[in-house]
Amino acid sequence: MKARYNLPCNIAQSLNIIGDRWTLLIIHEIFVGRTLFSEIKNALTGISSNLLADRLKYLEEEGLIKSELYSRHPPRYRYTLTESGEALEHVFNALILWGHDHLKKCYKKLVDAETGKEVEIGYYIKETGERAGKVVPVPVEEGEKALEDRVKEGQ
Amino acid sequence: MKARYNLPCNIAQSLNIIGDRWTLLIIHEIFVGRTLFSEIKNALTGISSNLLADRLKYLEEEGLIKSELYSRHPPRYRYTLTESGEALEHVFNALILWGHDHLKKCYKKLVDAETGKEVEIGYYIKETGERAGKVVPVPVEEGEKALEDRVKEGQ
DNA sequence: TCTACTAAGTTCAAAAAATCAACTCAGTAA
DNA sequence: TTACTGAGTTGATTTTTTGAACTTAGTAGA
Repeated sequence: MKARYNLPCNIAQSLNIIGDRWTLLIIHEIFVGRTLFSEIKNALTGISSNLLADRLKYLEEEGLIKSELYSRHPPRYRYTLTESGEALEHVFNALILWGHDHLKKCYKKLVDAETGKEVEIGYYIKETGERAGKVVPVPVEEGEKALEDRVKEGQ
Repeated sequence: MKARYNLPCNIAQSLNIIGDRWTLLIIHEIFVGRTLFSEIKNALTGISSNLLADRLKYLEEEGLIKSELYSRHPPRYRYTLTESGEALEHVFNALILWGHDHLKKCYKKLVDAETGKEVEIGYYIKETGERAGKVVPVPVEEGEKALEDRVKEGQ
């Protein structure tokens, strides 16, 4: 929980938040609708209470989940995802697909909700919605990200 | 390297292979063309030699990378990805995109290689190539995976 | 030839993180 | 009153990771 990658790379920085043991699985359990401490704990065979408590605290600090007090006095929380946590759906799906294609032991495949037909990942141009060909990561220039964020907020 | 998730979930099983500290970053360095031990080590500031050596060994056992001896006597290897390792590209891209949208510190965006326009992740139907709407994970029935694998091999 | 230096590790001690078991605290059920 | 549950906390033990030193074969330079 303290050792972080100090590398100028989105992947490393993302893993600093979601790369600790159990973390992504915890988020995934909340994603599929388990919101109580005990629900999450029971779903994740082998996790210990203290670790789950630590991770939930950290994820809330980082803004991936939020907790809603539904009983004070024994303080009880319901955990749900923020937009930032929900956005990990593509990461889950990428892992599910990779697992389906490359693991011996695999349990799920990914299908279109309407037709039930198997899908794979593709990339689409944000502006036009057209299908992209090859995609590549390129550096974000200094300040460009801040600008984009302002535009998104409609400022 | 020994503690594994024992859960019936593609994500957990995938993380059993690529979820250890440094592992995904190592694969990513090989993915972007660093093939020598020292190249990988230098790119990943903070990793120790023994850990890198352990991870490379494990990833080769698991079939995500292969090593080619280019000098015996001081035995020297060049590491490259197998098809299984290459297939992690979508996972890398999902993380890059999530990082771009949700981290304060972010270094890369993902663009179409031809037009340079920003892209996002979508899903398309394997059979027809059409864009899918909502996608959901569904269980793979007992034996179905084995069948699919046989079909893929053209048997 | 001798010395310095490099690549690709290995070995081992120390530090950090995760697991495990027991405990707390408030409330509920019998 | 006793037992039990949910949501944790505390502390000891075990496992992983880090960090530093060492090895081994080879290369470059003087």
